[in-house]
Amino acid sequence: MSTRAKRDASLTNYARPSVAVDTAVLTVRDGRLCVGLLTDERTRRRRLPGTFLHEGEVLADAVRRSLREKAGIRDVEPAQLHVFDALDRDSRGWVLSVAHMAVVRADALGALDAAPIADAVGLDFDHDAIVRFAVERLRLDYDKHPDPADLLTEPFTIAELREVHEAVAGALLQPDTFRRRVLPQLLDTGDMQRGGVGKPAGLFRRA
Amino acid sequence: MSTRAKRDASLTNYARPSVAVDTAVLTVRDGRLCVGLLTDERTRRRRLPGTFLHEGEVLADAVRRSLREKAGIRDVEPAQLHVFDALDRDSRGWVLSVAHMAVVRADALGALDAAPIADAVGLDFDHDAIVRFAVERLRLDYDKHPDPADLLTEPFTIAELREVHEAVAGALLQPDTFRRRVLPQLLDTGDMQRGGVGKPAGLFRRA
DNA sequence: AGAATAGTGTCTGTGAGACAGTATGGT
DNA sequence: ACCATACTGTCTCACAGACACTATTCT
Repeated sequence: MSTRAKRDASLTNYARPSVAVDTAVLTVRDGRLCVGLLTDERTRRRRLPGTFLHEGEVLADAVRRSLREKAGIRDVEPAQLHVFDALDRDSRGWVLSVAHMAVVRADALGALDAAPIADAVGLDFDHDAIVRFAVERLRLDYDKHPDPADLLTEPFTIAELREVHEAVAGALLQPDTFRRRVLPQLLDTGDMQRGGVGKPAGLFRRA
Repeated sequence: MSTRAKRDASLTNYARPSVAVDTAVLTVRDGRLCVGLLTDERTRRRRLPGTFLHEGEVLADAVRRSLREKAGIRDVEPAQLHVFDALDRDSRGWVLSVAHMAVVRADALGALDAAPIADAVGLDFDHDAIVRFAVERLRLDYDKHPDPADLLTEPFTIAELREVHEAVAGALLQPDTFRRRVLPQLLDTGDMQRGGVGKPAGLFRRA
């Protein structure tokens, strides 16, 4: 028996939990931060999209597969949040869930129902906690960078950027303070937005 | 067949990776931030203490068990950092590693060898990355709170607290600025440290 | 001209950073 | 008296927050 085969055999002694991924898909719709939910036809209970990890698959790919198959969502960059490991979290057995977050534009939620963050409570499993983790992470991200999740199409105005930040933060922001804070982190295209009412706004890109 | 049994059976269809925990045990020794390492007798390679998750065990308990059995360390509060899931990260097979951090006082490292952070490179598996995650997390923690990991015995002076922060940050801090920053987060005991040279320092507790 | 929105001038408060001074113990 | 350490006064700088003002377009 080769050393490699011996080592492989030694691993079989260890218990193997099922490993799942569950993903809070966040977006901004109508000025509000929303999360994408699935509703079970039988139980009417709401939950986040998820799946079991397949053999030879990394977590981020399992997240992408679950979003593609269950909601038709493509081209996301999942971010890992936390492992939920309570022994009784899934009545089907011993299942670890690796919570993830993904951020998409409002028109890319696919088959998921958008629920404003405040309404996304009472979800199945420990999915309420996953949503809280995701929102906290997204707020930290947007505190540091202008648009880390690419929610805006370039070029954009500072007012458009501010509306995204207001949705993420769940609060109104001072236009002048916000402008001064993000301006050093943006590239000025020199172009102006045309066609609207009022003074035309400058158009910017991510730095 | 009961619904419960049906569901249990359905879980058996899914691949189950082995799940391990690996823990960066951090401490401050001689004014430097150190991590506790094990050295493999055969290969002389250094690594973090870890173990495989046992059936019916939660991750934090697996971390506690591994530290108790491999190093004699007790009474730690593990913090979860990240799941490492590269398919080729462990030559023995498909193993997910849930990286953790634990912080202990300098005299509580047990059988682990303390290596200053800067020297803890070239470790086995992806343990270099785990150390980086742990150091980053600890620095964020100490930026926000005076002594979140209980490294000091109460009561303590502000100079003692500053020395811990300097070790964690890996940089010298201005005594006056540091004092003013942490003072509102501490409880003044009213007592003074006696016996040393110079003006006696005030003694404080965590708020 | 007036409405609407973009952008700026400026004041205030807060807090980090730094330097120099004062305070209070030991030897 | 002197040293060592603790603590404070104070200046500067940067930046958030807020208010009022100016600027530029469309109708």
